[in-house]
Amino acid sequence: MKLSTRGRYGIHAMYDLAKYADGGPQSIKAISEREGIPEAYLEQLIAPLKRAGLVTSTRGAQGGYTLARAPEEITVGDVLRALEGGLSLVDCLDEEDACGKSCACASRIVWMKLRDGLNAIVDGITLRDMITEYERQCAQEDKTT
Amino acid sequence: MKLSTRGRYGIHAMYDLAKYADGGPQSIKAISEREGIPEAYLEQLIAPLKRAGLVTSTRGAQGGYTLARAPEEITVGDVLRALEGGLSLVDCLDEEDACGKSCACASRIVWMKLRDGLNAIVDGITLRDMITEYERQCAQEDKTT
DNA sequence: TGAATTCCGAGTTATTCACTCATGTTTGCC
DNA sequence: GGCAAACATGAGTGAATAACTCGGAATTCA
Repeated sequence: MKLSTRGRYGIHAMYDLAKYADGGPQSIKAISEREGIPEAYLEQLIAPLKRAGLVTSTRGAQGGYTLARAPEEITVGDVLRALEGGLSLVDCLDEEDACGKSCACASRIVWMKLRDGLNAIVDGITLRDMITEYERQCAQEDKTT
Repeated sequence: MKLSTRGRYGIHAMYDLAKYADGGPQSIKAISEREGIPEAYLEQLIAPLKRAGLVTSTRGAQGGYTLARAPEEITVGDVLRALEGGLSLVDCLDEEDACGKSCACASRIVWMKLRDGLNAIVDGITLRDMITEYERQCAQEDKTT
């Protein structure tokens, strides 16, 4: 019931890209150093994000990655679904007929409620929200210097 | 991001106990056969449920397990928390200071919202709800015989 | 041209999951 | 009393998955 590092690192990386959205393409190296993500591993995580159309890449020297849309138009759900592959907590919702009969299982109702509820939550948080809420809650620490 | 079999089997088992709540103690063997759970494994899963005070056991011949409370007073959340050990999707919420600074992480806000939202969902579903909703949605299948 | 960077696929290691097994203890029933 | 049906517990195991690593090719800028 834990999120894998894929999801966690993914959110961190996307948040990082959101913060540096105006600074031109950000290299894997820069992101991984700032966020403390193993460089070679981050490379693997960003591929699905690109496939999902959440980031765009520019190759070659001075290249890197940029958000494909504005931070307010990318949700935490977009990122997690790209990396974790669907937020259903149980396989029997994705596969057809994974456990015999479709309606013959009372638990199914529970899993569906969980899935829908989870999706609603993560789709309600954008990268922009993360930035603004973080500043609102923790800004005093930066100001006291 | 998947629920483990512990959680899934646990819900099945508890739902089973709720259905047979008036039939005296149910043995591991009976539950495992009805729900398709490996007998020796179920034994391991029911231990934490007992520790959490959700079921009571009677030893010896003709013994077994019974719900400790009425089905309407046991939530899916109770069961999942007992078996999955806390529904936070990320360790940094449980441990103190798992990632350095507590407030220095914008993702933390996300994880907290997820945890709280998830808990609200699972605590809103009781075993009784499972029974009644299942009957409401799937009863016609039984009636057409 | 050469350095910086993305891209791609395969390989590796450590951990966790999903069980099994062996053994002991308690209790009802004949 | 004694046997069989249950719970109780802790250790062990095989397979799967997670979390990386590595090597090398393709691309682009200066």
